[in-house]
Amino acid sequence: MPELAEAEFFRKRWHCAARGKMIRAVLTHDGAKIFRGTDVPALQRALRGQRFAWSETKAKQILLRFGDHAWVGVHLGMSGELRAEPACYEPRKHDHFVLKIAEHTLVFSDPRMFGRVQFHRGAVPPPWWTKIAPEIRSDAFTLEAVAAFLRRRARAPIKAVLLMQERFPGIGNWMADEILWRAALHPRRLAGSLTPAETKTLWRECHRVARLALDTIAGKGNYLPPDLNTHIPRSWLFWHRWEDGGRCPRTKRRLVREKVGGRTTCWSPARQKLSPR
DNA sequence: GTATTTGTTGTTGC
DNA sequence: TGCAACAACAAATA
Repeated sequence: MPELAEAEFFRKRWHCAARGKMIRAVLTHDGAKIFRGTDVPALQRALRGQRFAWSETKAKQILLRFGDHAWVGVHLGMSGELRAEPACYEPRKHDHFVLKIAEHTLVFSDPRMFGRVQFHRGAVPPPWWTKIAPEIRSDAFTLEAVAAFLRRRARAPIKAVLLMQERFPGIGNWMADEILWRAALHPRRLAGSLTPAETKTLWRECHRVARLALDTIAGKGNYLPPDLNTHIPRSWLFWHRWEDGGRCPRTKRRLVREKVGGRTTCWSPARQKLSPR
């Protein structure tokens, strides 16, 4: 499931349950695809006996620091999740990366294994972390940068462009649909066809949806909602995009679902027109 | 058996 | 070269 807000929600779970605690054991599934390119024995040696010092989320990715020099990157892929189970929890089939502390069992579970765990030793965060594009909620995510990117991707549908992590880090399928719906832009509009006013609206809704998604899904400040998605309002497209016969929360007209840019896309034809207005 | 999935990457072809 | 489209990855679910 994880887009930027879900990644932050899962990070907080581990963070709230285990920050400052000592890692007593590191359990891994040998050869699991999530460890592709990672030296798993080195990872285990580096974490055992260290404290879970600190963590942060950037886009869809999570960075954890153990002790002063051990960094672990987690990408949740399509089906990954982080949980804090009781100390006595026995890892199951899809629990590929498990950390034991005195009070809890920290679990990274991922049935489809599109997710990833990376490891790095050093005084500063690794290149694969620092090279992630500037966050949507940062000053670096400017209208000008978005406009320039749309010009470069002029012949691709705007839906496909919103999924490109190099410029829209953390946006995934449902957030892209939510943004386009709020901006009243048809997902098949070519990126190069947007007027300056439409581009500005798109940019603004990227900011708003990123902020709203983080606040409602991951909670504000140190608050962690008990369950994923429990606070998402019915007024979002989110709840209606998979319903058969679903209706647009604003126009009350039927929603449409079709593949755009290789992904199933939901929009409100009454609100999102193909021809510029 | 078929088709679907909130993601990313490598290949192909224009 | 740059960009766009698509298959592949894996496993569960309808």
